[in-house]
Amino acid sequence: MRISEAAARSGLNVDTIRYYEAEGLVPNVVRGTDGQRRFSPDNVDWLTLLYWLRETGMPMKVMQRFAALYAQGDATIPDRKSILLDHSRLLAKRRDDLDRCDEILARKLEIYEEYLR
Amino acid sequence: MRISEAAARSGLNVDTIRYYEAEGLVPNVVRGTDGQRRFSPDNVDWLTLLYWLRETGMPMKVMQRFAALYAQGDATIPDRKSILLDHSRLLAKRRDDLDRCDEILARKLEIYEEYLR
DNA sequence: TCTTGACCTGGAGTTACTCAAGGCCGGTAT
DNA sequence: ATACCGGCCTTGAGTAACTCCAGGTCAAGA
Repeated sequence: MRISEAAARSGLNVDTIRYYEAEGLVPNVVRGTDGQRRFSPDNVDWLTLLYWLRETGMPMKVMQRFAALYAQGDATIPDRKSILLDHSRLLAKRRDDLDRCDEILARKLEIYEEYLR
Repeated sequence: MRISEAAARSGLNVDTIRYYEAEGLVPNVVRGTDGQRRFSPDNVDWLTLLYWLRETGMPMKVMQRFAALYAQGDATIPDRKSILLDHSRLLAKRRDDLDRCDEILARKLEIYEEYLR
């Protein structure tokens, strides 16, 4: 499929996809005879993963490392696994942050209510 | 108190505090006779709020608006309230994102386990 | 044939910091 | 008294991760 469809499916925008590819975050993107990128379903799965990793705060350098490991084949699965596990721990920390922030917002809003009464 | 202590208490780093002040995000920061910033406990509370808003993804423009409203007095409390309520909804969305990402990671990790077996 | 739409590259612009250079000032050690 | 030191100051450059734009190519439809 073309880049616009890959963008629509993955959640990333077209510029970001091109940027990610240039930075080595997207392996195995082929070109048609017209020089345009063609995305396989696997490409789209990969982009979708990148979308969610980004959305939850993984830095590009880590994604870069992850993509490089992927390119080296199955022998790197333990390393990739530990990257994802690390990220999973980060998600837990983010959830705590959201809870903390919720508390603070609740306190502020309560104070506002008092003023408004 | 001095800027380094305000940084330690709020979670923001000193450069960020100076930057935020220059951008109008921090009202009522006074200077001592030596020209250095002096932070009151209220200043620190404000910075702490900014820290958590930033940490949970509020864009600077919104914080700017929030600070400007604050500077205009109690009449703007309803507006400020709605900014915080909007942000609270964003927190809920972020929590959903974290859950989605967790699922995706779990699936990937499961696949890795199969390879490793 | 002419135009339209989706794609391409290269480069500039944006956001939100973060770091570094160079300088001032108040307090301590000699 | 003076030399030094840490912490502060401003200004400006650098960075991350996009995002947008200009100018150009190409295939397909009217």
